[in-house]
Amino acid sequence: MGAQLHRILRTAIIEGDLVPGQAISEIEMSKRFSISRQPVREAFIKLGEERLIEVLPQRGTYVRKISVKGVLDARHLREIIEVSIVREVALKHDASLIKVLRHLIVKQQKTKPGDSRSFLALDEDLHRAIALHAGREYAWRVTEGIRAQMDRVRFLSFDFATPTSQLVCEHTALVDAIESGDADLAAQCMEQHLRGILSSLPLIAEHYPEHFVDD
Amino acid sequence: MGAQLHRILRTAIIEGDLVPGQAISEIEMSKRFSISRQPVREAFIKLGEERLIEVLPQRGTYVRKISVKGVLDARHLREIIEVSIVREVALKHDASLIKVLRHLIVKQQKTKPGDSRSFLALDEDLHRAIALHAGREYAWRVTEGIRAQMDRVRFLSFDFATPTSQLVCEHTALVDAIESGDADLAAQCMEQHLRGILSSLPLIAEHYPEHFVDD
DNA sequence: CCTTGAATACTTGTATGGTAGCATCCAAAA
DNA sequence: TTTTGGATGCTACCATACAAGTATTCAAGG
Repeated sequence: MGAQLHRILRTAIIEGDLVPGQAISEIEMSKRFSISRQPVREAFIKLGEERLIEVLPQRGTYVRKISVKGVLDARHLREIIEVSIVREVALKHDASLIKVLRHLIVKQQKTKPGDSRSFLALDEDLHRAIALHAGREYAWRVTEGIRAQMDRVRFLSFDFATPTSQLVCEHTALVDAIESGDADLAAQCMEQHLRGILSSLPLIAEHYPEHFVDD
Repeated sequence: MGAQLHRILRTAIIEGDLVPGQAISEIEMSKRFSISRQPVREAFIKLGEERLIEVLPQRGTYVRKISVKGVLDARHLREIIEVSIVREVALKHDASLIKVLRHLIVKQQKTKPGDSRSFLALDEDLHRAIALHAGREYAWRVTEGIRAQMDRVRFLSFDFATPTSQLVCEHTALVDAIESGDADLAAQCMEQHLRGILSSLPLIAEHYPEHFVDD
């Protein structure tokens, strides 16, 4: 129950169904899902660890507002990790991985223009496939919280952000670089790709000021 | 209460007072600390997230055995992050940081041979000072779980591990490199330093087989 | 002697009652 | 008009009781 609710609330926050700053009490959630307060409380603890909500003792629990600095820090760290990983992968010359990645890109091309959830899932699939192929499950697990912070912005910014066709191009270039075995080029592709994802962050923060905390 | 107990148990596990594989029930801990099961339970959740314990529903809770592969993965990721950070710091040429770091090294030299806790704390102080000076608080926070995994081995291996005098030398070389502004050299120093820390891991795993899980 | 099965003693998970602390509102006094 | 004090309602937090599931034990039967 608690774990289940944790996943539900987590995606609800990331996808923006629970807006930043919104108050969410244990009682409210326990009523909404017809369970007791205890599982709710335990879900809140996990969400607090992930910095998706903020629990203020005896005062209330709130969906955390997005921090521009925090998101940029997260992106920076993700860049460090995934660039390092893609360097390893480029040197392995594994044809089976290339095949999987190209298949994912095809599926990305097939997604309908409005279906952002599907595209983001396929985007994550591609990055995960690379990481796991490098044997970096541990690193991938660590990036979970990082991706959560970034995804909050991405779900908020589909109308402003880079069109998916552009992202597909970047993925293609990335896979090409991996296939060619050029680690430097692959690293450069990954770097540009990850930086471009949040290119619209300033606009978003300006357009939804109430969703962000200024720091 | 719950947060307090979490810190207590966390250090107890890292320092080896709670041995890997040991069963620790909610009731046992609630009696030992004279509190109810609920705060204990919430502390367990956090420890489970950090992979320091494993909660098996309706079966029991156990201190996680150390995974050699897991520790090496953690070290690898820490290397990626801290090497990147020390590169930034080396390019900043900040005299005040150098002063702080040298002061920490002096304090490290003054620690008594047997006082491993104090030395490890000062070791962490130095690494944290570098990270925070680079403005990488986010990255430092992410490495908390990583350091926990590594520290479990370090606390287990004081008799076998690299002598502290050697570590002090490595720290000195690292700070020298930072002061000289040579990012490549600083990165190399950090890399060697972090790899050396766990040089005795194979011996430890062989000497305490019951503390480790074979993977 | 070996196998099987039920009773028992554990475990974690959930539900609920009560407590302490904070914020708000509103009236009374300066 | 402004300030202050207290009552009220809210919150997260802790304690306790109950439920559900697992592992063990031990005795009965083949």
